[in-house]
Amino acid sequence: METIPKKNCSTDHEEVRRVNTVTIKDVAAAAGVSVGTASRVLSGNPATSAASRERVAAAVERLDFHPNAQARSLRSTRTRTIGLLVSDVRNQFFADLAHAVEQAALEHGYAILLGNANEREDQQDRYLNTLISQRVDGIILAPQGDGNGVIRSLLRRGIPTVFVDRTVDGIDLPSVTTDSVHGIRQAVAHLAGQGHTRIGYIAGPQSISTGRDRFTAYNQAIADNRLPKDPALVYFGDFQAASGSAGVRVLLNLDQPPTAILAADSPMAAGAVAMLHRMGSRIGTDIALVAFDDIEWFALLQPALSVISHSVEDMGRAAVDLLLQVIDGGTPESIVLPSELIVRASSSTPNHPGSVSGLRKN
Amino acid sequence: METIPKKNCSTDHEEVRRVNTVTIKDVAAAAGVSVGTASRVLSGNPATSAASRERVAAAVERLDFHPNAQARSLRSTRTRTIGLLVSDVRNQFFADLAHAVEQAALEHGYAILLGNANEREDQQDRYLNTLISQRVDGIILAPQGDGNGVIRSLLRRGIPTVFVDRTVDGIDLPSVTTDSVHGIRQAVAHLAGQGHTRIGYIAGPQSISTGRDRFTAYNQAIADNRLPKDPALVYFGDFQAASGSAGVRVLLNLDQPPTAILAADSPMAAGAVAMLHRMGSRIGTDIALVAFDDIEWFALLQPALSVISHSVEDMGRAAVDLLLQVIDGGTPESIVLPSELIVRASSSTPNHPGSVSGLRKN
DNA sequence: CGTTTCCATGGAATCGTTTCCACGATATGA
DNA sequence: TCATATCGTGGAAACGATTCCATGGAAACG
Repeated sequence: METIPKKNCSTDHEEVRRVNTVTIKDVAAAAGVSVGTASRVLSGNPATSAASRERVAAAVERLDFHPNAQARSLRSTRTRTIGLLVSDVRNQFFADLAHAVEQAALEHGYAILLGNANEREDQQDRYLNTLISQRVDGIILAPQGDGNGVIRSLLRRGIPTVFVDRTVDGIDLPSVTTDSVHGIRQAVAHLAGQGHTRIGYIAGPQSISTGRDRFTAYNQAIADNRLPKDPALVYFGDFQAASGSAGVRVLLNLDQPPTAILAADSPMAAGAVAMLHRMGSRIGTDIALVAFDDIEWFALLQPALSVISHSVEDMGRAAVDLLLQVIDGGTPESIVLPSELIVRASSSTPNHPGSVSGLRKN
Repeated sequence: METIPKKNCSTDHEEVRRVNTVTIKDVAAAAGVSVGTASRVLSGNPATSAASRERVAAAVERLDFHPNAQARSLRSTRTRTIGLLVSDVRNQFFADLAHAVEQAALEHGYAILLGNANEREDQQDRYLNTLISQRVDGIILAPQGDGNGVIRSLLRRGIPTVFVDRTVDGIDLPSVTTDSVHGIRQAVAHLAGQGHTRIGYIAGPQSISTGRDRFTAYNQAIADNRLPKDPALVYFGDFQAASGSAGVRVLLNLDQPPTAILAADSPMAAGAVAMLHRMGSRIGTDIALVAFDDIEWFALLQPALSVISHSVEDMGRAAVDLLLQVIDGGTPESIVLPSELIVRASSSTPNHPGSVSGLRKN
């Protein structure tokens, strides 16, 4: 009974479901070595002879052996897997980020478990629990919420985690973020230079660090440029497209509507564009528009959109670098990447001809 | 020695790295039951008393226990994980697809391992090997190549796999695809109705099923509309943006350039738009443009782009449905989703005023 | 030639679950 | 009242790798 392993019990008989469960034991047998030796060869342990290396390699090839990652990491407590949790891959920014992270991780032999929080904390927490159960080696997180949910569990368990794009107040973890201040200051100065005095702002949610940071930067820049501060010029959106549209509608219906609008992320900017079209307001002529986040589509619009650009590629790579350092027991410094205004046609027509110190379109 | 488990050996002593490795054994002890009982409670096995259910639940809560997915699936041979392999998440279509798949999978308790093949077969094969090692319960694959790589291994091993968006000739797996024929026929008929006789086509790679299908549909539609067949009007791209730009450049430099262009996917259409702008050709006036794939950005362009639309949401959900059926041992039929032309301004200006049977812009 | 060192090796314990099996208690039937 | 079915339970054997430990043989040294 026990001498014949159950693998052989279904020869060609009925169907071949779940056949081919080749284990390291089979490889060892085929190579004529012990499982210990086979394991050492497979994991590149130098304590192996050329002979057994060769024979094991041949057996692996012949049997099409793929080591069981579960068993491997159960014993070794490493999964070679990292979790990436973003708010929505449909947001081009996060898609680009996911791609960058995934490629960087791949280079280091890590696979990515991807999750979408859909800008909701409960979904984030649900995913984090999954990642904990999966025993990922580390987590790259664009966080939601105030850090009172499962994020605390991560800390308590000492699971290597880094924040990307966003941070959470009161949670001290390495992060890769963008310095919004410089880009937004440039944008406001640029618009002011074009003669705009009423610059509307479609803000992100104040529960998210980037939403707060960019709003603060906007207020600061308004003050620095000695522009009148008018709370009515600010619309609070949720970083999603529909709220960009809503923001435009509200702002344009003001008694004194803005002559320029700055949107705090790309989906809201897209929503804004859609609504401006629908309302018949010509971008770059009737109203100037600048978006935070640089995604390729903005350059294709007519007129092309001015943007505050930051390198999502760098952000992804840096996040992986940081995480790997944490996994190796380090405590790396957080990284702040720069942002930079790119002026295009959507904002380069002066508002009041005559009051201008001109910046040119590119 | 053996009576005190090693967890307790580092009390508050030095540092708390990798503390809190709570196992089901700890839960069982805390609840005063055996590990068997604890396991049954956790997995919802009905053979448990209300009393132990209660006590175990309390212990789980108190110890913040997260079952080790590795150990669990090592024993049970189920990982509750499915692999999704697309060619590039930065492509909005695949980002939308990934989101749909991920949400549908989540509803069924599955997590997603995401991979980017970057339109390259070697990266696809590399990822497939990872997925095999991870023992994912199933794979949703937008395949590359001719099916002679690792895809064969999937079949041999009987790993539940479905194709999405694309298929591979000679590999008989359930799939969810789009019927390109209808949409493309509509598009060509529409353009012909506008008076266009020279309709350029920026094709996808013929190594990919969607590239072939759509090209065939284009040829068929050209013939059906009794338009002159001119091989020079076809440019073969690679489904990426740069090749869309290249295609436009080539087509517009013909002795007899086309008056309308159909692009076989959205990145190439984006590239085409960029190049048309650069060459000063006004879309919707100088040249008509229609894109396969409906992504929200196309509606924001001025003029808005006519598209051949298909529901990526449906595609994602259907793929998950199919895969779950395969995992349950079924052999579901493949699904073909419809495509539909949406006419917008980019194609609704008649080419030769006077020859028209008018379709109106919406 | 004997002793030590070194190195590759085989065997066994282990990781944290699930699942099988046997058992004792209780409820049910005759 | 005794036999039988039912049910929850504890204990132990898997699952497939890694890793520790002891060992045997070859090489190196005296």
